[in-house]
Amino acid sequence: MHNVAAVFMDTLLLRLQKATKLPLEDGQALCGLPWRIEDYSAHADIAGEGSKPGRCCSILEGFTVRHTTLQNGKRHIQSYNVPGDMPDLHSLQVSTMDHTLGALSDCKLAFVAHGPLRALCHQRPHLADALWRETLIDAATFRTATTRIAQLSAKQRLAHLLCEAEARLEAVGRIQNGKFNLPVTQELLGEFLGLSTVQINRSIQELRSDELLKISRHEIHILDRSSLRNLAEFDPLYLHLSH
Amino acid sequence: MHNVAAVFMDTLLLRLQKATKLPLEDGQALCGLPWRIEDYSAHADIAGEGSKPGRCCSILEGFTVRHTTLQNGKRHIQSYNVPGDMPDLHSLQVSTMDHTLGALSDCKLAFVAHGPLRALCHQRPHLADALWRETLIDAATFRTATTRIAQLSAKQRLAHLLCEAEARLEAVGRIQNGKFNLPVTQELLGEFLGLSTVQINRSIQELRSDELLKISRHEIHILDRSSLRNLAEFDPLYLHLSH
DNA sequence: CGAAACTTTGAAAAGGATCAAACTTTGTGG
DNA sequence: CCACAAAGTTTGATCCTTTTCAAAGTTTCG
Repeated sequence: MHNVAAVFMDTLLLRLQKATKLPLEDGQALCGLPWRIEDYSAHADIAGEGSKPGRCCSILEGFTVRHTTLQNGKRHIQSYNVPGDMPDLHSLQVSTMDHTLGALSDCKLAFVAHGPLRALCHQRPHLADALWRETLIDAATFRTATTRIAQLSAKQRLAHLLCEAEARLEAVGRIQNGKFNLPVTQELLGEFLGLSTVQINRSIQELRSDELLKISRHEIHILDRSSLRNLAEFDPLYLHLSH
Repeated sequence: MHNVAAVFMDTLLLRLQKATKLPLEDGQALCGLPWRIEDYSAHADIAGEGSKPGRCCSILEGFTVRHTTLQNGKRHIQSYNVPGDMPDLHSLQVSTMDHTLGALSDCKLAFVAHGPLRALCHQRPHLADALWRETLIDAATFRTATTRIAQLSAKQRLAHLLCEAEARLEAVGRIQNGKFNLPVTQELLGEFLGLSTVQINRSIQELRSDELLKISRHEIHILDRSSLRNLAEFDPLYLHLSH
């Protein structure tokens, strides 16, 4: 299982080395940990609310979501993660899950136990810094999500989300000719943005008729990025994609 | 300036040692850093959006807020911090501020330069873990804020915020007989919860007439905590107040 | 091919925003 | 210590965005 390193190079290491200037040896040491690759099917739970996982994962392929369910049965999706992310890295320091981590699409995940990862972080402070930084960028994304939901109109919220997804996927080489895959239904977008499915649908139609983007089942094609970003008041600073 | 330690014991160290089981020596080493105490007046900026601060702070007394301003001039408050918090600890790993940190009330803050703090974290991995954990709890608070805004009614949002404030202030000994001080105007609550001032006012009145709480200018008295928590669907798990 | 999942449409209802004005509290200078 | 201006709260009326409900299309996939 130790030769996972080659797969990582395309995703996690790409990010850590580009954005965080992680020394090569630290990256190699991280890859040298006993990772274990597992496949999860879409909609499967990876770590449930209230559980205390003993390991955390990095996404090799696919998307994950964090969500909670309210008393009225409605689900809120708090965030999503893309290849190269470590969506439950926080469990290294905060033992109990306060939300559920699930697979949005079919996923290929690489798991490592907390013990060896923590030991390596203690041994290599620059690796700890890089991973800490990753969790802080996640945090900045949550903060921005509060502003998105609190202050933007339905159409703007959707546009903002799509601008963010494009920027995050571009950073991990998942954009081809301005198109990218996002395995979401309109219901799911609603659960993420705090909007009804109907309103998502109407917002999509507006963005389409504005000729800002094309959306066909799971494929998104942004036609006019700068207008879309302008509409959404999207500024990628909070993603801290460059150091 | 080095004898700040005694003041810290009541706030930051209380939290780090209780919640994170931080070894005593690590706490002492943290206190031994060259902290510098500064007073900020209400509404003053501590670190502006786009800046690259070279230090970070711990709140000794008072409250801070993080906020951004939208194109229409509306301000969104993304989060607030209470005594014992380190509201810009993230700047240790993410250099550019993607929001503005400001003083909500008059504040007494203790600053330490990034250099010595980072060096100490590298030297004492358990301290790094404890501080990393603090930033992750902040992150959990942001995540929960997205759910609060996306899924709860105006009245519920306000109730949820007040439940959270009570729990956070209780953890740092700022509750007396169920009462606590929160230096907020109704306009500010609106900026935080994504609601108009009018709606905040009406929600307060509902909570008052339900006899769930009393609010008089800056003092909040929760009369029926369990009913309030129930109304708001508030579960303090995400604050991770105990390990 | 057919069932299930998802998208689209229309109409009505609700929650909250906005606008405008009156009222109350707070803090400051005389 | 009072007066007064500024800041903050409260109220009422109207408007608007989004939700809800219901049903008809459309796509996907076994």
